[in-house]
Amino acid sequence: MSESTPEPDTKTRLIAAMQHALRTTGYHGTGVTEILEQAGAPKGVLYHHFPQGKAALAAAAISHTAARMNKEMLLIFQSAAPLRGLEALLQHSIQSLINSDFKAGCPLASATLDATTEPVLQLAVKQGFESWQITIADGLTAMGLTSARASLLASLLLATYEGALLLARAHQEPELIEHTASALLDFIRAELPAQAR
Amino acid sequence: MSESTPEPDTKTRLIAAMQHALRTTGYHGTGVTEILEQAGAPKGVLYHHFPQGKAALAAAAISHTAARMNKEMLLIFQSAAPLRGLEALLQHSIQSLINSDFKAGCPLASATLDATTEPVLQLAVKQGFESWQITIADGLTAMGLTSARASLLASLLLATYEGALLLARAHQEPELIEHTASALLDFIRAELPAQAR
DNA sequence: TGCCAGTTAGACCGACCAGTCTGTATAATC
DNA sequence: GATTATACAGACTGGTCGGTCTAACTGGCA
Repeated sequence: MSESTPEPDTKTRLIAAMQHALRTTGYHGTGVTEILEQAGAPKGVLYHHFPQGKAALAAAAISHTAARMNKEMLLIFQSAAPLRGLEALLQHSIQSLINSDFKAGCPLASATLDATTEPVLQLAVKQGFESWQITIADGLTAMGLTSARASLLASLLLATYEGALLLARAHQEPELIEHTASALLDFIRAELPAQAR
Repeated sequence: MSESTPEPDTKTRLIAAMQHALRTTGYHGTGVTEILEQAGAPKGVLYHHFPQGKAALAAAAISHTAARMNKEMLLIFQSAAPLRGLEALLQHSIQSLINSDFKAGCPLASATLDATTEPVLQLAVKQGFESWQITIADGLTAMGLTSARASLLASLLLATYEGALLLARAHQEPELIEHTASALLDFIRAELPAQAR
């Protein structure tokens, strides 16, 4: 039979398994053996594709996640109602948190706090957050805010997003968090020129 | 001679060492041996004071931190200008982050993402965050907001605080974050009755 | 002085960690 | 068919992990 969903290659499966690990049990909380089991790969494969080992795989996983998220946001800001798009994106993140039984959050946040001794990882996280911040700031600028104000509100949005996901995870109770983020978007909406809201 | 700063007892030193570990390298990122070295205690002591081991010590460390922070906030809301007090508290947190060379963040946030497999710890974190949220919400209510709105803004403040600390750590650059949190406080200030601002 | 609970002390243990090593299968090039 | 580069495979290693165990020390009390 023809494969409807072709099996992703080993490297991709490794990255996916590491993404899942970072989102759930964290960098130090997950052993490479566990990741290899989930990817269905033996040990040698990891060090073939990532000679620098666990840290390099984790950095790749983070860069992938960051890039995917960034692409989604770029699309959102090209749409007619970007703020609604952002709200939907947040809802989506929270929904995936709920679906995972409050186990899977943001891999960048996790790596920030968990893999502090791995410079390669910290760099990947930093670049990821920066790309998000720039995308949001550019988007808000295009909607009519000054670039300084847009940059500030982009950081505020990002901080609230990450903090809200973190609190939702700790509380295992998403509703308050959804309202929280919406409240922030309301604040921002009030600053926009009427036609951009 | 009389001791000007009496040496804290072993249990206290253990808790302090674990607090530091959680703030810097995280739960799984720090071995018990390392913590014991920092506390200047041999291994048996840990399992004497905390028969449940590492997780129980971490839970105690989190509860201590949460209680101390909560007490500070209660004082702030008894003062004349609570919002300024909160701003100062945030500045203080960021300053301690800077002083630690961006290595020491919030132990509750760290434990939320890092120690997901330890129910005792997750409970301690949840209770800590809840106590903070209630303290802030009660404070804002006393300043003239409806309790529903106060509760929402308290969650928003908390989320932004945690997210801002996280981003500051990732970026290793605090200024934008300080402005960020101030911007949120401005939003909240605008909702308060004039005499409470 | 003898006793005893509370505490300190660190040698020790099996499990697991990330990473290395040697070897095999596959696929492209000549 | 021979050669070579790429990818897969897993046994193995030294070190570290959290935790256990037994022994020694300490101060209060009789």
